[in-house]
Amino acid sequence: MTDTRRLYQQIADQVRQLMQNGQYPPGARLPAERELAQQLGVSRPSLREALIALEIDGSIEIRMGSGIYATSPSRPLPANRSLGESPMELMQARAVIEGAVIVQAAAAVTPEALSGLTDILVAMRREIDEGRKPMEQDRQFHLAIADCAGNAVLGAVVAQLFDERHSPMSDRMRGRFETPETWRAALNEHEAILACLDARNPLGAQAAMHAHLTASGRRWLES
Amino acid sequence: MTDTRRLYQQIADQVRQLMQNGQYPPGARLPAERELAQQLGVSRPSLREALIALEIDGSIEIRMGSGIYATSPSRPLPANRSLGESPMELMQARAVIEGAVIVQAAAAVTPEALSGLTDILVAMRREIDEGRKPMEQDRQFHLAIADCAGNAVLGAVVAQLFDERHSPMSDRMRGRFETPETWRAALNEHEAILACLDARNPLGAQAAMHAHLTASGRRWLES
DNA sequence: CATTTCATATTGGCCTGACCAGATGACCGA
DNA sequence: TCGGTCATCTGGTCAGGCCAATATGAAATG
Repeated sequence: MTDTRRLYQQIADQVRQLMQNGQYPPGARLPAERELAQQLGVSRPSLREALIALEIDGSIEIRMGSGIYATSPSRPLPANRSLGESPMELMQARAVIEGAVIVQAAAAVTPEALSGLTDILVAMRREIDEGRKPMEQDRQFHLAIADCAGNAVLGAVVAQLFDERHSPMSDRMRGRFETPETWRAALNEHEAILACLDARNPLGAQAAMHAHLTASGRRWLES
Repeated sequence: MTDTRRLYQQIADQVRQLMQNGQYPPGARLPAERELAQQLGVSRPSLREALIALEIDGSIEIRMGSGIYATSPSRPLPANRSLGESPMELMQARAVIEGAVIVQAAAAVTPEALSGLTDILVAMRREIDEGRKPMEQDRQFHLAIADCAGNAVLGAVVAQLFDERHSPMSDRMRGRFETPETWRAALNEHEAILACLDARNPLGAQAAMHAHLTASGRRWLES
């Protein structure tokens, strides 16, 4: 049956399949625009429209002068699920909720959990050093702390708020791209949080989480 | 400062602002591509890239041969979203989150808000006296407190957790129906919360909310 | 031999102009 | 008054061009 979808949607699916079947694993560079358009038998403007769709859904990263890079397969976006319109209120809500959650976590954290958090930060540092964006480790860190609280519902709420902050749509439409410097700052803040958890200091951990989310909000909203 | 974002992102924001400031309300047809491109001083391919982004995020609907139509900014929440399976964890999560939220609310509550909360409890008592279940007033009470915190995202999370606790499925699967006695107990607990808010006592309000949610969890889970 | 600098090639970004296909509205004839 | 036809408007896709950023390699210098 004829595919009645927009051409850019068809091209985007074709490119997604190239990445998902291993031809271009995460981190790999795709062929240049002109070559890819030729391979797929479409025009360059049509390919560019597809690449925009893929950029928005987080499947690729485009670097001018360098190329198009496959990224980790993104989680399917909840269909326009939104907890609110205000990014500032989102960050404030995260501060209130994750600040309360970390107090629970600090009371219940185990040596195994601390070790796991350390591993996440080691992996985060490695990603930054290699010039990549440690988006997954950032998420893991916040969720691992919520897991320490021993409550799956709290974990789900924290994940939901994190994903709201970090949806591909939210990041790219705001045009704010994290840099290695901002990731290093985030890593430092994560290490301060871990130090307080390690010291069994719930109020210190809460203050460090508040400081981290305040700074994160500033990095997100200010250009 | 120069806008370093992609041109399509800038154009998409401009179009979004046209729709949000009432110039093109939901359902209205936007100018044709060629005219819009001319108005915004960009090329048609660049405008089309922006329109793709807007189409993906649901802000517009494109009909070939007919035009570009503004849509409602957000679609309804997906039904039956669940944060987790454990009712005990749900109640604990509510205690953590609503306990943190009420501290914010206590710091910001106004005489008008206190009066509104009183009205809700008056209506709640009337419903109980007439043998009905004050489900709506219960919900209003929790959400009104969250509203006092002045953060729509917190309000959305509190609403979500409340609805999770009180979903028809949740009530029926547990076979637990509230009685006038349990509703009177809930009303007394609500009044204790309001008294602490009235006295500008954040920690007292938090403790009263914890007590209320603990008791509510017991009423819900124990047969 | 290592480092730095510069030129060139490759890359994405944005544009102009053209043609194709679907939808809509006006007009004409029955 | 209604149905059909045609012109015009709309979006869809394409070819080709030029600009700017980045990467790479060669040559020069220390």
